[in-house]
Amino acid sequence: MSTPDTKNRIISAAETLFSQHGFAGTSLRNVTSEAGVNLAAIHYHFGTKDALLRAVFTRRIEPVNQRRLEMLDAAEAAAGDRAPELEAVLEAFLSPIIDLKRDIEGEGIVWSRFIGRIYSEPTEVVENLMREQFDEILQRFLHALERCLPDLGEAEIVERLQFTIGAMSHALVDLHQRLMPDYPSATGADLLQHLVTFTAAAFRAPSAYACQDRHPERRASAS
Amino acid sequence: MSTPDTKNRIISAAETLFSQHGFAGTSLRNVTSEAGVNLAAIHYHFGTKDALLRAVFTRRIEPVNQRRLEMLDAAEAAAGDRAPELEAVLEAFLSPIIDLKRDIEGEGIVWSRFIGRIYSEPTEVVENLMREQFDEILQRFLHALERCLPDLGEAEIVERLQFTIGAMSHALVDLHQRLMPDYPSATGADLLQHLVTFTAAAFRAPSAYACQDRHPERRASAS
DNA sequence: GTCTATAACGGGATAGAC
DNA sequence: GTCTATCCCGTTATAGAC
Repeated sequence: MSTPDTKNRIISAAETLFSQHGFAGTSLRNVTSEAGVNLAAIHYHFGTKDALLRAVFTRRIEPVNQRRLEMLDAAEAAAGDRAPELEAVLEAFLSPIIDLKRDIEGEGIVWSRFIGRIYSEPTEVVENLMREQFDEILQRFLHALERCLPDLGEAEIVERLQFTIGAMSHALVDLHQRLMPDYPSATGADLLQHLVTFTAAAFRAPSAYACQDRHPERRASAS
Repeated sequence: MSTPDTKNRIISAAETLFSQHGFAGTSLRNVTSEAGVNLAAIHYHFGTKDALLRAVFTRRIEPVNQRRLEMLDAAEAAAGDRAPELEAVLEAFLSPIIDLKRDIEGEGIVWSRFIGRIYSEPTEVVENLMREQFDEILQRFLHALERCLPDLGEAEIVERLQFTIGAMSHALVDLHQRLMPDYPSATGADLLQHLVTFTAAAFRAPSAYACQDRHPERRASAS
């Protein structure tokens, strides 16, 4: 404990750089510069680069997932015996991760870019991390969504949840902001509300599995 | 023209590797192995690694964007003076890029992973590529969507289009498949139809900008 | 726990023969 | 247009002093 927590300084620096340049695009030497520590310190505290990634990821995701489950519990409790409100379930899933952007002042933008990136880096390390951290979450939310949407099959709910995750992670990366600076992108509570509105309406769309043919008029010429 | 198109073999090999390991995670030497060519051949044909990325990206995206505009033209023509059908506009945007997965047999899966990755790698090169290739597309589709959805402001349409792009690119990366192998993910025409159903319903949600307070009942205790 | 020094290797880029 | 050989730098990881 001589310096004020070298380990956390390293994690924060890595978080910043991973979010900006990706995992493969960041060298440990970049991290040492950013953190103001020595190269060997990283190996002492983490051992390998992969382990550092794990530390960066879990430090943030664990409280997020805990909060997700709390909010889901609350939504289910509020509904009593009935199915929970769809908006409340989606908010339980989306809110904790979006809130980070505001809660951790300064580092929020960094983290959200990082998490967005993670979702599209199918490295083996990342894959294992995701499985470890999301299995329980996914099962719990899947079950809740099935109760909200009795007309949809499980497979379709899984698919729509994936679309939701995609919209969320893309919003977190916020490439949009850099491509179209003239349209400022919403953040925090606004972003959450917009995402919930968007995805709730989408989840409530009639099953696309049931009616395979969206264009019956095209068959008019036949038979 | 001695070997059957060294240049294209290099591009294809790079596409495969970029999609699997990302841009920073792929070395030119990896590309030479995969393509069965020499290291110097890459520098001869492309000059730099960045230029190779440009070549990989544009080879596929240019036909996609051309087809997008064709389909949008068709949708607008079919509607005459009226606003084009929302589903048709979304299909024009999503279909060409999803079709690649089927059209380029074998390489389709590779490409879709690549494009999904691109969307979350805010490298400077990638950013410039996106701007070059998407500016016209975005303007055209924005205009069409504004006609479809007169109750939504421009900023909100931009935001919802970003959510759509996120859902699409995440579906293309298909991390889902690797995390939850027990729920097979839809592809090709099925994926397209599901995405169109999902996003069309979402676009038609009432404006989230207008009604900031989604929980009026919470104010019941007051006043 | 933190440093310096270095091992052992792979990276992109280039020169020049053919 | 394609090769070999090489430059020079950055990479992760480790050994060992303090």
